[in-house]
Amino acid sequence: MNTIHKIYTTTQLPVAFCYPNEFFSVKDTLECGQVFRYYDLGDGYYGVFSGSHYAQLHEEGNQVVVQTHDKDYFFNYFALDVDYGELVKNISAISPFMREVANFGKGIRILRQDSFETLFSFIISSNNNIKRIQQIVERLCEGAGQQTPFGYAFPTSEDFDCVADEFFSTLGVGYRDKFLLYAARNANKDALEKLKTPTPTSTARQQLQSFLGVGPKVADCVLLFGLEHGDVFPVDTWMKKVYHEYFETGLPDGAISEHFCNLFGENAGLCQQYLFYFQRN
DNA sequence: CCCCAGGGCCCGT
DNA sequence: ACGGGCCATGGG
Repeated sequence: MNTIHKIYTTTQLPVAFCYPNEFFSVKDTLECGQVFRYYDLGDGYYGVFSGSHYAQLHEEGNQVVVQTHDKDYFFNYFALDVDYGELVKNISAISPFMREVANFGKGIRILRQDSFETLFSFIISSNNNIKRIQQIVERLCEGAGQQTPFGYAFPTSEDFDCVADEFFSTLGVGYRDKFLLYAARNANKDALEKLKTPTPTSTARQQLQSFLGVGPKVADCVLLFGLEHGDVFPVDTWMKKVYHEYFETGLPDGAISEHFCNLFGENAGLCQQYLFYFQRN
């Protein structure tokens, strides 16, 4: 455990709740590429989630133990009101292959993350790898976010108002600096929140793609992880491999997402996460 | 030197 | 509308 970990885990937080781990793997849920600000402690994890919400998680026996002062927030954040057993059953009925894939990744839960943070995080994610995305997001928080007892919060719109344009060129994000600058100057959380249901997914996607650096894939990730639109299928390089290895091979890349959306319907996003996890492992 | 990473932009057809 | 070149950066 390094120094940073010691600092942020010294305080014993109250156990907010426990939850069966059959359909809630802490490791798989945090490491499947939907969230970037978590830290592996060896026998658990901690993180500053969705702005400035701090929690520590570990598994004991067949239970996930969540320690935080933000009990209600994290019950919703981990979508613990959703019956993933039922979702896995439904997805398993699609095909023998999807049964295998869903069972392999059944510990994954799709998080209800902050829309503002998700937008910036996935602008950074394009043509990038998860390790470097994490490092860049961390630098963004250290440089513009508020300091809290448990680490730096993700910057708010007001925090971005206080940094110079040139700040975004100091993050090591390469050509994405101008995308982040545009989002910092034009995005606001209230407008993003209005893109949740009942706004149709297609309308919300169109709005998101008006941001620089936000194309179909990044928009789908924001819709799925930050705006609770489950009927999307983000297509990245991994999903192209999945399509050509395990499904048909006739469609151009641009048509793969719609193909899988038609196949998987309202649970397309979860199917995509299961396939992503399956392909990467 | 190469290729790849949770892609998107911009330009030609 | 579509396809290909290009784009910063770091790791393998």
